[in-house]
Amino acid sequence: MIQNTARPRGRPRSFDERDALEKATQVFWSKGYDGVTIDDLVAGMGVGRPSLYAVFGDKRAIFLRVLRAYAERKGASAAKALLSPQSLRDSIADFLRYAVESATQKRSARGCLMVCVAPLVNDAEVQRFLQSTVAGGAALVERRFRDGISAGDIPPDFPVATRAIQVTDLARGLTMRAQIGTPRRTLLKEAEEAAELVLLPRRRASK
Amino acid sequence: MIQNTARPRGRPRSFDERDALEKATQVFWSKGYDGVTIDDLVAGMGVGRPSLYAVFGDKRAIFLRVLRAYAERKGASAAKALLSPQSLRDSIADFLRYAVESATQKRSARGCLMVCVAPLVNDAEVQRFLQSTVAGGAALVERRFRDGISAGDIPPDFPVATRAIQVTDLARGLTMRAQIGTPRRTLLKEAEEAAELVLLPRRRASK
DNA sequence: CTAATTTCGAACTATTCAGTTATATATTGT
DNA sequence: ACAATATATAACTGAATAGTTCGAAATTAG
Repeated sequence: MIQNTARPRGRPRSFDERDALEKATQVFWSKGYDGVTIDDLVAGMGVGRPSLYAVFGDKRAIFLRVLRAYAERKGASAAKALLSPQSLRDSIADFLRYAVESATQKRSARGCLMVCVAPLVNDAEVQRFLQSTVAGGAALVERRFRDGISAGDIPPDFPVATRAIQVTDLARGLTMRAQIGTPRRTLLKEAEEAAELVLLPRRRASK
Repeated sequence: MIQNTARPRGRPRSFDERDALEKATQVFWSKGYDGVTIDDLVAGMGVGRPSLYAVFGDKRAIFLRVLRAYAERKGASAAKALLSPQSLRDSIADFLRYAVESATQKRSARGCLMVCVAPLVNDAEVQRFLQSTVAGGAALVERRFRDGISAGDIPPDFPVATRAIQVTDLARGLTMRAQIGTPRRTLLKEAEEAAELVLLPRRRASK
């Protein structure tokens, strides 16, 4: 019962669709969007040109699929870091540390597809997708802050929405500096300092 | 005495070098680096192809000149916002507001050359330049914080270096969201909230 | 084994682009 | 006016690129 869908009729494909998309991610990551040619994708994905067009479409379509798959993976990891059972402070610090770690792991592909590559793509659909992803990230952090209020880790008047946006902005700042070569160790330290910053209680209304 | 340098010999140029570079800035800003062709620059700068190569060099050379001029202008504006005589809080808020305003002024060229375009350029010299610019920005903010300590606006143990980096990271986060279309009004509000955040006093060592 | 179906590999086409060259034009110096 | 110099205009060249076409290869259905 391992193949409930009968094998299709003609010659079988010589590539795996998911695997090819994964490889395409690396290609876009290391060369940017405009810098990638179809030949780069053909070489990097291990898919012949005609098959590539037939199965995936043109460069823009491939990039959109890559971006969606990437966002899903990254979002899941971020959610895991954020929502696993631990102190609020560790959650936020993990979230920021994860951003740094994933942005510094490969020398040939620093940064983040969604932070460093996609914003430059001049395409309405890509832009819409980014907006919703950015909003989704902030919403996730905000939820964690609210749980923190329930647990008594932060005061009930903690500005959850504002601080959530600030967390994601700080993450983007760290990611961008990862891209231009700031070393991981430095950024990890700063990630912890950022977590400390956003957990500071609001200033008491004085004067 | 308006031309102490005698007019050069041959046919006079039909373009102004500074002006052409300014136009080139717009071209790179709106199309990214890889997205720009020499023809784009010829059209946008109002300089014929051979003159363009003779006077400015190739695309990379033009971009480097554009980037340096842009960084100088922007750095001067940022320094002005930051170091003009006003309260520390207004200084930091102005710095962040300026980042937002300059990143949202043109529909066709949102974001910032140094935040949104240059990091993607795969070039060692560009990267070095960015690193020094990033460091310079943080140093400027740090200096302002130190002045704030002298003036008694913030406590002497205020972590000036850490907070300075955080200010610039937040500015980059705001700029990036400007690029993907977050409205100016929203970002200006968040700039003020960010200024408030980074001025919060350090948590008293408890526990 | 044969026909039908799907993919693969390689070559092809039209376009775009970077950088150069050739010729015409505008200006200074004498 | 004429030589010398520097820029402008337009056309050229070779390379890279996107997308397509066509025959060969691999597989299933009967």
